[in-house]
Amino acid sequence: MTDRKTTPLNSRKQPKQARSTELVDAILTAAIQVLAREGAARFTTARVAEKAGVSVGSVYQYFPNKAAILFRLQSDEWQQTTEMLRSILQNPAQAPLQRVRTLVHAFIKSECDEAEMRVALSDSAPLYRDAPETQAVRASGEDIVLTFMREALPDGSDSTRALAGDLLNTTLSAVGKAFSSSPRTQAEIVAYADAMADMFVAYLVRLGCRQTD
Amino acid sequence: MTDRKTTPLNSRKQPKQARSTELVDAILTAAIQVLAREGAARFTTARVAEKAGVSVGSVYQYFPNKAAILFRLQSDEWQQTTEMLRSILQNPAQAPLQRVRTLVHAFIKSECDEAEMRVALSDSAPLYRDAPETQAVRASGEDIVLTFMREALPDGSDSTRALAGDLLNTTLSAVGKAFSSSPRTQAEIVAYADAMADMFVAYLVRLGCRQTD
DNA sequence: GTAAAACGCGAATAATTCGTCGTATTCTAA
DNA sequence: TTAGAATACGACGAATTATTCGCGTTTTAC
Repeated sequence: MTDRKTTPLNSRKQPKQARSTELVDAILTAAIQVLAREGAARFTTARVAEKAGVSVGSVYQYFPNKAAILFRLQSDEWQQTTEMLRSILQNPAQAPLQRVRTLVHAFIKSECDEAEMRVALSDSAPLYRDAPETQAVRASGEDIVLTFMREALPDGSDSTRALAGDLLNTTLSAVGKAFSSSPRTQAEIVAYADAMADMFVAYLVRLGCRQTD
Repeated sequence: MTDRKTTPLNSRKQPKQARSTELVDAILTAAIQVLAREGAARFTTARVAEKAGVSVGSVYQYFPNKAAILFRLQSDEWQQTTEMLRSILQNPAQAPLQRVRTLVHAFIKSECDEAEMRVALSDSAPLYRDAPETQAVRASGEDIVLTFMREALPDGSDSTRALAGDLLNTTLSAVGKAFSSSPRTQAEIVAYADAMADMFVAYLVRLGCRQTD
């Protein structure tokens, strides 16, 4: 019901020469700027092309449609976030609960950086949300969290761990999104992240997480 | 930077005769249906008018623009949610922590009801988000939560209470939104709500909430 | 050097949309 | 009954936008 037309696939053709690679980079860079400065509603292929110093036709050689550009941007964001998740949650130098604290702070901070762009990107989510490619990227993050949960909750069942992990995942990203929408001072951000970390820690402890390493 | 034009005000003129009142009702009912069935992208004044069995011109007599219709819908939702918040959090028959559990379940359930409409409504948030009227409605919910926090955390400072309340508020609505986006079974919903309630309770207990009434 | 492939262009197209305005109809009050 | 206010209509103007297509240019491979 939500997706009207069979959304075309992910990308159109790959740049093979150096100049076309640069062109695609220029498009993506320009897309970020347009998104951040103009907002989702004014994000148009024409504007992106102009900002990139490129013609509209060229844009359509490497992206099948407007949504593909936005999906690409979101995809890149997700990849960075996933990498951050992994590096923090799998860091053996910290106790599990400390990793959670680190993660919350890092995540909230990253959401508040480039806030305008992130808001605009999630504003335009309806354009790519229903695409099948979208689902795939989500999954990898869940795996990482589940792995972490196995370490943090050695006594729980896998379903408990999955639920708790899903809850943390969802809460973190949902709150992060809500948080980037309304700008706050650095101090507020830290205080808020602390509170959220406290909440997660309290929950995990109650589920039987060992408190030291 | 986000709002380009000085967004026109809230409403245009009030219906004075019976037929115009019915007309406005028809518009709002139709708007809900269009939003739920067609999604935010296909929500147009023409479609709403057609569904309502009314002409476009009539729509514009009582709503200054498309955004105003959507704002009205969102406004009504918020009012209902606020009322639910109040009735649950101020219920003296339950212990505070139990009220939190009740609230989480009720809220998640209400978010999952009419999920399509809610998703579409938040998809169209960019159209009314920057309007000054939007801020006002938010505030009343925060007051209720803060009042509850004073009762639940008698030993905390007001800033601690405000922070915790804000965290609960944000988490609840953000997660609720994320949750209505991807449909789940009734059992999953209950399990998830339980987990979220557990998380809140664990956090509040750790902040010094008394556990019994 | 040259043919073919890759690249890049941007005017033109086709569709959609918001919101207005002049006119027609219905209601109210006296 | 009737004047005027309120209400309703829907065709239309103006603007915006996504995407295509034919053609000229540059690079690559041989």
